[in-house]
Amino acid sequence: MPGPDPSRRNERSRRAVLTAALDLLAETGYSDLTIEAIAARAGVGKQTIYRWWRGKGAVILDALVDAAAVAGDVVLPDTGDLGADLRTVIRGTVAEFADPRLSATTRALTIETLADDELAEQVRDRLLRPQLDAVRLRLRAGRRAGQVRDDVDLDQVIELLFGPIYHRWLLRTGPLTDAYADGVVKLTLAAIAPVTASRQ
Amino acid sequence: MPGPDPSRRNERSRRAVLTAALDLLAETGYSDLTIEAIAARAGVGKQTIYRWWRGKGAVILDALVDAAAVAGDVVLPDTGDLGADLRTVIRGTVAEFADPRLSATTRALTIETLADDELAEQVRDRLLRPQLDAVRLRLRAGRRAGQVRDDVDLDQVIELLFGPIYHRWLLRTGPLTDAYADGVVKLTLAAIAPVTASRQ
Amino acid sequence: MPGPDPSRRNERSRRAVLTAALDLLAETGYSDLTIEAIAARAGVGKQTIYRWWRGKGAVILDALVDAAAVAGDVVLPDTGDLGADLRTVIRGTVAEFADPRLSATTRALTIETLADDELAEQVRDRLLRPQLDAVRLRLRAGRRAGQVRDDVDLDQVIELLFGPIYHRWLLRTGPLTDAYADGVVKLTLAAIAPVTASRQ
Amino acid sequence: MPGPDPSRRNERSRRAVLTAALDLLAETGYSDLTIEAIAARAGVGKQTIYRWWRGKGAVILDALVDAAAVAGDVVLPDTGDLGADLRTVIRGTVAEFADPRLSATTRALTIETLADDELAEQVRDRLLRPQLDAVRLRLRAGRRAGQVRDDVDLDQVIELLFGPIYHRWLLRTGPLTDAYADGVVKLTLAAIAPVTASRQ
DNA sequence: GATTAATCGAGACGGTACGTCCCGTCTTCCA
DNA sequence: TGGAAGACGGGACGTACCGTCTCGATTAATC
Repeated sequence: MPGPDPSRRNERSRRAVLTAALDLLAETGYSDLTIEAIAARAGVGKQTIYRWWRGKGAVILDALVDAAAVAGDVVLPDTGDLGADLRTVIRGTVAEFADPRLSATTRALTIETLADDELAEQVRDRLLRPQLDAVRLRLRAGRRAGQVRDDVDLDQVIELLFGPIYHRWLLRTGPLTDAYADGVVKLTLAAIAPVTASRQ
Repeated sequence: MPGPDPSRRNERSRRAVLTAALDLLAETGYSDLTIEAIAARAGVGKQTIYRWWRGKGAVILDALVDAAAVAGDVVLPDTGDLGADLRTVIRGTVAEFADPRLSATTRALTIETLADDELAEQVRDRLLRPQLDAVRLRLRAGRRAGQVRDDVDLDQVIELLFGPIYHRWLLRTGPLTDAYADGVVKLTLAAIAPVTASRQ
Repeated sequence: MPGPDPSRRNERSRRAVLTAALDLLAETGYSDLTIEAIAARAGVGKQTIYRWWRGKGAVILDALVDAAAVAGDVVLPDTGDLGADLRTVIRGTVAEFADPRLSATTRALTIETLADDELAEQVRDRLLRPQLDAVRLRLRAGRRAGQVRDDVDLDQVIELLFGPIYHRWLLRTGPLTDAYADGVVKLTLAAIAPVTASRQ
Repeated sequence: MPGPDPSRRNERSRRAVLTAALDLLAETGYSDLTIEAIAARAGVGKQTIYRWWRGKGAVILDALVDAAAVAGDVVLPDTGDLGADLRTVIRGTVAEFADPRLSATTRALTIETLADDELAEQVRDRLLRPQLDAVRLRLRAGRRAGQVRDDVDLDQVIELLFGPIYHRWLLRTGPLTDAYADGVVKLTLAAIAPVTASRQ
């Protein structure tokens, strides 16, 4: 038998674990977060966690995905003004990284991600993909509207938008503010604007 | 008394610890890198490590800074062609992140960094600053040569260059190749080029 | 929760620890007897020791009590000759203290005992009580036979028999030989004999 | 050169160490008494202690001998009544063992003594000998006065007096009171009295 | 009084064991 | 059989002291 039978899984335990994980993460920070503590808080045996998750990271990921699912789908506005729409989403992302509370969980997952390729993949696909996809969609619409050059790779543009934020967040090289978000968008727009409209 | 007297520090022990840390990191990876192992390999008491460093991260940082110091100062070429010069340095950075070997140490430090503000500060200032400064210097020269618009913040440009690499490295969203490096540089140049020369 | 559940205790581990403790004590002496060494020798985690014993002394005590239990109950001979019977048991005790091997464990326990009231209590009650009780029983029989004065406290007599041995053992004031044992018994008999039979 | 030059020894440091040792012993008990703590309290380098003493036990011994020397020589009264005189000294000894304060130091030294033959020798000869000798002297006088049988070994009598106290002190088998002291003396006297005077 | 050598306070050093924490597995007993 | 509970072997943690060694800065005896 390759693994446990998911159909017999106790939903109550699953929820208790995810809730406990999120609570502890907020309370004590990632480094003080142990499987043992999660199990104790959740009133669950350790084995129950090891049976259904690969480790700490997998639990947190599930907890976050679960929370995100509750929050609903990511949809980018399309006001016709690409710059304005991007500013909206980038400001949101920057705010998220700036918020110590939200940032703590990101930080936590990022740590696990660094040492676990499979987890990295899941974080990317299950947690971040929706937002990245939404941005790509908006960029595509912008391209159709002639606001983006034909020769740029949209995925690269996405990295141009989000990369600097990660960089600044990791290295603490400066404040994560709305003004900063706007600057990033402005530069990105400059990078992708058609020649005849290079100043926005 | 705030702490030990640095003037009485044993240089031989310091070197042994840094060397052992680097060796173990290369040999066995980050997860097998324990203070205990470093002490044993270095032939040093654990207390000697705890006396002079705040933890594993601080040891690795010192080891890397030390190694970098031996390697010498970072100087960017200035061939007059800003794009070519940036491609050189960005290709190097991308290669570093792509190399599992070199990347392991970065990975290790980043993990520590995520949970330790003081360490993050030191990594930024002692390890990365030289390269970032060198790039900023080259950009300034480019600006004087009319290759960079006056209204762009050079620090933001730096993040535009390095941020995407971090992003792709963390999320494994694509390969880290020379072609990718060139793409990043190309987009960045487009973002900062004066209006009348917005195509490279 | 006050402590661990004894019903779930692993008997194999318990035995391994006690055996290892006894072996190490015999092999390397008390100073080389560390919890760490016992754990290693027993193939047991340190926590398993700390879970069930309060420290080194408690482990040794248990080991000795266990060994004594295997050896069986202490019964003093009753040949009718009180002096002869006491000489037998006191010679045995003296020999035990004289033997560096057996004495090492006594020494070890005594050290622990000196700094730990609870342990002292247990050593007295679980390890020594049987012998002391056996002697008291024999003395009581002697009293019924008119060989012991009615006004003497038998517990004090016991101390009169064993006390000098402890004294000599602690202060190394003289050899611990059969002749010495006989001398102690002789004096003690003189102290407790009825008036009309004060010479042995 | 076999050792340090005693003529150059710093008397101030010697006194500081002995005082600190005694103070710490009273404050924290023997097991918490470390060379490091003594050195710190005395304002003395550790090496200064290791230079002049063999270890913790030697320091304490010196401290106690030093204190005893201040107290002056031990002289037993000779009122002509051997029993009364012995009761005086044994009551004093019992009181000393009963006093947690004084007993702590005895306890401490006894521990060291158990693992260190050389120290045991010194404790016996420098610290206890005076009292034992005084008792032996009084017993000899008693013998001349016809209160002690000729065939008893006076050293054995001494052990008969002090042994039970050690025994009771080590094993906590009963209270250490004046009444107990008197009982010990009474039994001892019975053991050594000439036949015609076996009841005191 | 100057010289010189040992002692001094201080504390860094290589070690060892401590007792705690948590890992991931295993065992027991309950529902 | 899944789950709660938690004992288990293992191993790193960071701390406390051990006894030795290395530093200037006093001393104290000798010149």
